[in-house]
Amino acid sequence: MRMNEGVEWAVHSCLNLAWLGEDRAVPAAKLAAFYELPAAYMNKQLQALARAGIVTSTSGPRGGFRLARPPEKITLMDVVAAIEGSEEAFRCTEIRHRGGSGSGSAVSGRGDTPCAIHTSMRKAELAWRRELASQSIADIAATVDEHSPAAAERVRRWFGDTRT
Amino acid sequence: MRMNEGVEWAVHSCLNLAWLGEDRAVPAAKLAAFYELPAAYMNKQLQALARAGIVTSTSGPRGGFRLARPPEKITLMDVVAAIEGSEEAFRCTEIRHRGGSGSGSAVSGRGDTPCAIHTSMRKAELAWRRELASQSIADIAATVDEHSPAAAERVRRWFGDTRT
DNA sequence: GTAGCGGTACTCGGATACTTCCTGTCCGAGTCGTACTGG
DNA sequence: CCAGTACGACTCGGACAGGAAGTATCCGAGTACCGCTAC
Repeated sequence: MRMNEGVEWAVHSCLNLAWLGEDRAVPAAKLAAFYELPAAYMNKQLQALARAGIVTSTSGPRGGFRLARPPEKITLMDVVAAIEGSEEAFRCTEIRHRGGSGSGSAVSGRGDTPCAIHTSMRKAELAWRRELASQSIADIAATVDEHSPAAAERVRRWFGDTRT
Repeated sequence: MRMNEGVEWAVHSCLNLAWLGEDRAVPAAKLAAFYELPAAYMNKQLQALARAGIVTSTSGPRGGFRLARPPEKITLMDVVAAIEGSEEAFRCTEIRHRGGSGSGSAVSGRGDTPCAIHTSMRKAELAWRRELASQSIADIAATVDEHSPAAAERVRRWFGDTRT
């Protein structure tokens, strides 16, 4: 069960966009260059964020991406859902209703009762989602500022530079 | 982020093994036939459970798999870890240390400070793991017995039958 | 000098290859039960 | 009748294909800026 690598890129980019403010747009190529990542693939991740309404995109010169709303309103759950999709990791295929097991193997006598395994898995996954939803981009930015106060300024300086 | 389908099979099989008791071994082919699943692939999942010490395997006639310990001692976390592996879903590749970002982009000034994103992701994942670890096979079996008391007996009857 | 216009460069967005992992299958090694043979 | 032995069948275990999803890339559509030209 591996999470897409793009999630890491997306969260980092959201942090950078948060530090740069919402008054300027940053091209995908620049966000990628900051970490020496493939620009086209970074663009793909940002497109997913745009589709999810987390960032807004503008074309043409001086275009790029910027946060669609304040960092306090963007949770990790939002970003993960944008890249990974909203479906559950555990997919209950209802095998209990197949085969010689008749209609009741591990969980139910009739089709009505929910699959106990599915319920347990969902419970765990909800705990995960709840934890992700409780942390915003602003929270992470605050943590970083606390541990290394120069980080935000360093980002602003690097992106302020016109080279590459 | 999709979980392996084998997890569902493994948990269902653990439930069945729990109902059948630990005094008899059940072949992979029979566990698979119960749900009309491919026997060889089911065998693969059971092998993983065996490597993790959740079930024990015996070869030859009358052989098969049985639970290695009481269902109360087997958690969902154990099963998921056996099939999926123990590594985290979110893989921090430390992109913050690459590229023009120098050595401190989103998280740290030096290599010492932990990646804040990684920390947040891990926190969520730990919540997930904790929830999985809190539920045992016995718990699920109890839930099923509550909702459809006939399930256990039906399983015992089907597996007791020599056909297929 | 100013307004209008065309060209150019830049950006996103989706369509297209390549790699990795999950899914599914196959065959060989080992083991137990059984039947046969000999005493 | 009983013990020993050889055979056969059954099961796990790991090695081997096929397919879906993630990863990476490229090219076209659209847009804003800039310079030029005409008034």
